[in-house]
Amino acid sequence: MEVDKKLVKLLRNISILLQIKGENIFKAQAYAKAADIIEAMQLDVHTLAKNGKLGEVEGFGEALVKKITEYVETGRMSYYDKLTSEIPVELVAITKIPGIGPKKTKVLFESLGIKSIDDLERACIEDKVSKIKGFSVKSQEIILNSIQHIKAWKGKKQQFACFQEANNIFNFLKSIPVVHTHSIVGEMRRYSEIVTSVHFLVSTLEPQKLISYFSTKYNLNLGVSSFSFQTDDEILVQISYCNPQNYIWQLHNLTGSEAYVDSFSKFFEERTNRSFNFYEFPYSGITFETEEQLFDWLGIQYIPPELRESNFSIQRAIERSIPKLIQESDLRGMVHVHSTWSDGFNTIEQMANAAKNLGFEYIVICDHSQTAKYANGLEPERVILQHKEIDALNEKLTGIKVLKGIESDILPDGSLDYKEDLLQRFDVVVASVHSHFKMTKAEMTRRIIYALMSPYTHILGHPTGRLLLSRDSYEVDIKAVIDAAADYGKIIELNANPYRLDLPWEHIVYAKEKGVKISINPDSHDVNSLTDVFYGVNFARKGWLEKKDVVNSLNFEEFTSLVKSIGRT
DNA sequence: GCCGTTTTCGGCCCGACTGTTTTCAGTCG
Repeated sequence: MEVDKKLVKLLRNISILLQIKGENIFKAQAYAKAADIIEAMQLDVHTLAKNGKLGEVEGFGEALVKKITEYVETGRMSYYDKLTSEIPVELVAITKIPGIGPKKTKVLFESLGIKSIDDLERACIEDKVSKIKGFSVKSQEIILNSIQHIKAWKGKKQQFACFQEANNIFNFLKSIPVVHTHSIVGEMRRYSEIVTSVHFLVSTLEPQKLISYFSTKYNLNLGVSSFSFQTDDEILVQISYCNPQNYIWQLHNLTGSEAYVDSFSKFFEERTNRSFNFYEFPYSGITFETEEQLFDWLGIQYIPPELRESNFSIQRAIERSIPKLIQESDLRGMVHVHSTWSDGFNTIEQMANAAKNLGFEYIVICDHSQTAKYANGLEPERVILQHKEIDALNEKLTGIKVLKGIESDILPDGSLDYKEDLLQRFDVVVASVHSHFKMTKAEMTRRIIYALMSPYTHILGHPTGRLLLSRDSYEVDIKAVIDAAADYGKIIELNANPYRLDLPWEHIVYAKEKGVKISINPDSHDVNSLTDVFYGVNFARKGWLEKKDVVNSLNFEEFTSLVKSIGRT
């Protein structure tokens, strides 16, 4: 059984509600921590609770076991019900606004009766918030601004959050007899990082029957040759249907972005002298079995779905210069993972074995550096101890090599987080910004470039700092950063964490143009998220990357000799 | 609320920035 997402959310809500209530912070954190553990360790709480084994998991004491057992047995948690009757659960959303934490949320709730984001927006517009102690006209403006951001994100999802639902729908379609063929199209097929709808195309001769299969399960909005509905997870699903003759044509047209389809239609009209029709292939009597046949018929190279985002892929297909894109099986090294030495949930040995089981040859442990105190960053003495452990592990382990890395904070002045004598002990230094996000663009750019200039830096970590649908990139001239990486021969990370996918693919394209090598890194904090690295591969394909562009597709000897050569000239 | 123990209560996540203060509480990574 998979992780009970509802329980995880409930525990996180309890944590925040307790903080709003003003309870002991460590008590509140115990709930959030329990949620983290369930997710990281993929705990099957239901089985554990039923067998009385939940209390054996570190982090679950008497109180949590009792509450979770009640939840498992009855589907409810009376403690949660009581808590939410005192404090509206909608307040949790307010604490997600930057600059507004539990304390300020409490003030808003108690002084203005604000219970939701909508209430807060209204109060700001009516200029009520600025009058409260602790707030100002300026902070009121910032809040309004953030709310607009949040509203713009509403209804959108990160790609990974839709895979499960997409899979369910795919299998449901498979079970429907009137479905001739079906495929996912649109953003999901292109592996776009943000998804507004999960879109399928179905080939059928009996659309009414298709609709009736869905209408027994969902509340449908009917359109012309399509219908849509919302799932329980608030994902918008669209189903388009067509007859078998137009299936490949529509499969192609519904997959591309607007920009792509626009340039495709122009190309099509030039090449064929017929007007482009999105839904019907303009030649009767010609049908295709596959998209490859369609591209062939047009006399251009096949364009993989991931590349049907930009308007320049058509030109490249005409020139037949679309490269063979990187694949999951090309990766050899798992770079940038955390362990229990800092804020990870698994030991180095566990991480190494898990990477080995995924078929990797080497793993680069990159725990946090000393300034990252909140993440249990390593002081110099502990770095030395960790290196001893890694040496011992390399003696013991077979089939996987462990490299000594660090994720060093880039300090505000652009310097790294240790002195030189310690920095030179690492095989790999990933340098990342974790603090002081609100610098000017010029300052931030200078700071990151300064870090790239250090002879000890190998890789720039999560280069823009974006968190999909929750935090924009910090202000930085990313092209200047990429140019600098090219000048100094440094690697840039494609952080494959599905909440990040950072570098954005448009910039990956630019990095490749500049000859900058990319490392696809999972940034994992537990064994289960090592596979996140494969989200990175999909995303790297959107950035036109080939095996040769990606440093962790090198074997162990090639990789170590590459990192040794960096900055040491 | 959990954990560990010097066994029944104290430590746990710290330090810096931010904005609103007029000396600091709240937020954040």
